[in-house]
Amino acid sequence: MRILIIEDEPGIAGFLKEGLEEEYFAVDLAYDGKRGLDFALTNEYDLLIVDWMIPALSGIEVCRQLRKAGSLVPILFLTAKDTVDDVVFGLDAGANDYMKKPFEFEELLARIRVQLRSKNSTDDMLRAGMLTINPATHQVFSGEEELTLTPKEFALLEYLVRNKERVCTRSRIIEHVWDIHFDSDTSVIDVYITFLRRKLEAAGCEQLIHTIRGVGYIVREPASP
Amino acid sequence: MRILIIEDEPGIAGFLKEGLEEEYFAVDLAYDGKRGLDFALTNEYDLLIVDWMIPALSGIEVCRQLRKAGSLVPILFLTAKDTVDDVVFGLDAGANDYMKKPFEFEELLARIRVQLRSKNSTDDMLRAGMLTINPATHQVFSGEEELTLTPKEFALLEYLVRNKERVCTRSRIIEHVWDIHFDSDTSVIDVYITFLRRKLEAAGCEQLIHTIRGVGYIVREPASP
DNA sequence: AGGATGAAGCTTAAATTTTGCTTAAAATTG
DNA sequence: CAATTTTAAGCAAAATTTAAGCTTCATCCT
Repeated sequence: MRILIIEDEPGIAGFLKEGLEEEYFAVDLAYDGKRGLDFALTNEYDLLIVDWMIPALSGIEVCRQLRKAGSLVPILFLTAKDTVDDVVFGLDAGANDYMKKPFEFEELLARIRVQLRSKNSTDDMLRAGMLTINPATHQVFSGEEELTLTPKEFALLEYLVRNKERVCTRSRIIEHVWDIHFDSDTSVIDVYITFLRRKLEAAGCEQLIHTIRGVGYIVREPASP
Repeated sequence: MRILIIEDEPGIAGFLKEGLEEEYFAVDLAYDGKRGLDFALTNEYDLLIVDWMIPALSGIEVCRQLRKAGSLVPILFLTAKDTVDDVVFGLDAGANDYMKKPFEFEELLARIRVQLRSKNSTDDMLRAGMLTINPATHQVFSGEEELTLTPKEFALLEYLVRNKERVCTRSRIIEHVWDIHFDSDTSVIDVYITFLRRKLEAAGCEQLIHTIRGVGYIVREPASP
């Protein structure tokens, strides 16, 4: 899980980075709003931690611009401000949560877990049609039958099912599953889609992964809503 | 948007229900955890507001059981407790946010909006008439029905809707959608306008794209009833 | 006024290009 | 060495573009 921290106070920034890396997050640091926005726009993060009062571009403005650019990344605000108006303002600007300094690291961790839960829910299974995925144990079931997938196959299927009913573009897939951050004309995705479809079909799980030509793929629940 | 409040103190419950209904939410009330869980399991809510200390079944337990049953509904906790451990405990049990009593109604509203944002994320959607375009996922809906557009069709529609109520000249369209920067006497635009109109009409979305003879096209909101 | 005329736009079908699927073989990993 | 991952190439299908005939609209002329 990749986290970007945008914070100018070296003390807090360092403390956060160290603490989060101990929890096995991959942490990037930006010391002002402008650079932070650049980072956020050019990389795919799973969470942003943003201070309100930072040089070059305020936290609020970073948040607004990201939302305007269509980013849905969870944003957690840190701030010394504490009037209700400030909180409301920050949340309405596109933030997902809000913590007042000074804060307890344990509570920050809990709130980070909430934001990442939909992505990384180890408690819950992922489901789509007759498919059940247990991210904690790396097991996949089609009904009662267990599928044996290679690590890449599993990662791709997990990513698609986490984003079920939403289109996953080829570039997003390449970034999240293969961790490639530049364009390249590879056809690995196609090949792995073929692998997955073949194994799913063999287990009786058909028509789960649909192609969106020119864009990417989408996992759809077979039953209509 | 439907909200379920699980809260036993009649004062707070009434105050919340009244305030939220003023904001046009449909609010249900349950006075204990057991009945609250029943309500939540048998109806579809967009958000739950749950007090920690309620009779019959604690808020935490309601939350746990809902998550166990596979529900993903956002849950916002209310509580008088305020130690960090309690907060961490509540969030880890499956809550999405956490507010300490007493709280400001404005802040509660802001936090509710955050939880509902992903559902009705009007933020990043383009709209025109009954049409909704999500540029992030490359999806287009006419009401509830999803249209399947090719990449060029999508790009053209997106451009027109972004500029709705404004005339888009042929040369601008060719520049923006086809990236052609010199004049050429092609009739691709006409062809794609035909494609779009046909698909829109098939989805019940008529008279959206109008021709401005000798100039180009315009998307106009149909007069509302 | 009303038909003739030409330009602009619409529609359709066919030609061309792009994209995705599949397979097999090569490279990498452990 | 065996399993996994990646590359590459041929084929098929879909998307895009071109081209041609048809329709509509505005204007001009009788």
